[in-house]
Amino acid sequence: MTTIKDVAVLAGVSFKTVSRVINRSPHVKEDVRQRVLRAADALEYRPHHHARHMRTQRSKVFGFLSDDIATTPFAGQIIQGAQEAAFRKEMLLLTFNTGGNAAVEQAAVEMAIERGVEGIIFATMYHRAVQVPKDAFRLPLVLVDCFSPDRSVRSVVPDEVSGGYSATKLLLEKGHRRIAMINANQKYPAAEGRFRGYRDALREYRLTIDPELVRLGGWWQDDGYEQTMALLKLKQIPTAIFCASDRIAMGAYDALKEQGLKIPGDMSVIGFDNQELLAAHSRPRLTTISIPYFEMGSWAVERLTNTAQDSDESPIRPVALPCPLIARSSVERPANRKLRNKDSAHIR
Amino acid sequence: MTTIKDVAVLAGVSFKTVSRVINRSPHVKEDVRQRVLRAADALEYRPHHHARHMRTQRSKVFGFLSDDIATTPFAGQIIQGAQEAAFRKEMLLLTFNTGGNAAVEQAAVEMAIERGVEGIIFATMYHRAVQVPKDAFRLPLVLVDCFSPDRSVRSVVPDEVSGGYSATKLLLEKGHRRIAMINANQKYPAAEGRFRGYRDALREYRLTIDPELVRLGGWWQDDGYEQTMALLKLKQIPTAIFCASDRIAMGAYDALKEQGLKIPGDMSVIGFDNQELLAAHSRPRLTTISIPYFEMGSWAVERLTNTAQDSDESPIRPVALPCPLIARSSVERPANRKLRNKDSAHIR
DNA sequence: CTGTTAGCGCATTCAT
DNA sequence: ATGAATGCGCTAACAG
Repeated sequence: MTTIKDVAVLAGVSFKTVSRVINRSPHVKEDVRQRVLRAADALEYRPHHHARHMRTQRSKVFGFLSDDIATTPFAGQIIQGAQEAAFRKEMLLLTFNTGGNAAVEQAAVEMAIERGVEGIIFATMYHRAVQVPKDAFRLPLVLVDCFSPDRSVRSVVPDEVSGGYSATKLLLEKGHRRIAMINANQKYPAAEGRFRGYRDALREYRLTIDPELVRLGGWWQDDGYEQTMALLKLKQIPTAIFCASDRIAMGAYDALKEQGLKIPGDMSVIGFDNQELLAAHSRPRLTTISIPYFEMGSWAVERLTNTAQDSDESPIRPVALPCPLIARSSVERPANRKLRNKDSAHIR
Repeated sequence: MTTIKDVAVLAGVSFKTVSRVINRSPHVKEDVRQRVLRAADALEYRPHHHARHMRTQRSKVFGFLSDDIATTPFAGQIIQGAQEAAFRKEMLLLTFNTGGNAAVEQAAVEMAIERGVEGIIFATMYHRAVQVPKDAFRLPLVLVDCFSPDRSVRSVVPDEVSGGYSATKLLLEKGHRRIAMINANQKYPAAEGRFRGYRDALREYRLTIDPELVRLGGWWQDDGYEQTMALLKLKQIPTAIFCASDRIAMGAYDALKEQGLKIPGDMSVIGFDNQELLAAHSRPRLTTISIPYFEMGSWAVERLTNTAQDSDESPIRPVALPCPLIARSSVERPANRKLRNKDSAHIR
């Protein structure tokens, strides 16, 4: 291990001068500075960050706790967003995967604090309410893709409502009037918000919601398949389906194709999530709504590095980041206007 | 910030005694120990890890560099495996996402070293050769899902060959004899290894490879679709397809269904990767080969915490971890034996 | 069993 | 503009 003292000896100055050079103090003569720099280079000197931390009380590290990064493809984007934002500020991320286990979460927070992290980012893999380990409150804290029920913690979430609104609005603008929504159980903030967006858009067009057209179930392909099948048995089938997830949309694809319907010719489909693996590689490519995971990650870091913004407002409202529309090939104007009328063709 | 000195004052002992208690030294009287513990508890004392690190020279942190964790659903599993293994040893992971950029990689290694990491894990998101940033060699180093071309670094990779072998063998055991393989370009170690497994299994059954049945392309759904279509135009179509990725298999599904073929009734399909999102939720569920990402992650940490195993062997052979078969519903014995003969039904 | 002294690598006084 | 002393919180040696 080579220290500033070694560099000082080689450069023929006191070790304090080396310290000044390292910390870019302006009070060092240029030639001395060069000499020190060359010595440091020759010795492959690296500052010892922990020693520095002891003096400055700044560890330049954030703790990043997530409940489950393995089973979901989303997590990585949050981490990457946070990571890149941190890197720009010369900060690092200490990551913890808690598996949603409260005891592990508590232990993780303690380990993070022992390491002197300057703040904690707590991220979940789907939008939900969380119970934050109490020790975490001792530090600057930001929640990502989740919120505390009592609104006592700063948090950033996707704007589900405007996402649902954009999706439905697109369908409306294309000329669809009979639009189904396959949603998950409304106990999820995501499902609830996306539905409100759907409702708002329909209202704007002075359309009433047909309860037959709103299907509730789970988030997965199977749910999409089943609900689409049910939709196709209706007397008057819709011309477009807004699916609350890309997975649901994939199930809808299967059902539609199986019944010989063309997408988007016979039925337009729009998803939600913009899961690369599904949406960007399906036949046809799925038009969908993107969730700003990356942006939420970087927002969290920005917010943590900028405590100046902190105020005493209470309760703290979660910040909702926009969910942009990703236009691909599964939405088109309704082909046969007859289909929208009461003498529509029955399937099967 | 409360230190051991504060605790010492409250407990009425010297601060060194507190240090002993914290470090579980056996040379402390029980009642004193209790007193110290209670004082520490009352003060919510937390050891300052970096201060400790300065004395012990042990940071209890590993650096985890990965090229791209956002765009792939696999990464998380490696991190989680590494993370959990580290946690068990009271170690933490400092994660870096380099985007595959060499300059960033270099910077990340330097930052990790400055933080005194005790070792570096370098993971890639698909099996390939890598150029390791040279400073990384200064520390214990393990490569995950990649290897250095000159075999100078310890590494762990999936056993692609045995994976390809298991997949093909399953098909063979079910009675298939005309088995196609849709593979990616053989410049990828994964593609090359999986093909060798395919070849080995066929050889074992004294079957020769029909070049018509081996299709090369990319890893994606579109590739699977195209190649399957080509396969279906053959005079003698196969009864089963081994796809080098689940994504390819999904494309094959689309093509097969579009042509009115039932899976697995008319055609058995087996994938590779075991991507939850695809394989576990397709219709029918996809039988596939799992890649031991989680295991590779924990293996890396185990290896790093156990330098005793280090020897001077050179070159170092990458350790290949097994790829288990995940049986689901897309493989069956061939229904119509006639299909395997030369007067097979032509599609279209 | 317990306390004292020293020093890890660095930065912050305060000198010069 | 540069240097000497001091201490961040902790543990390793050595005393007692």
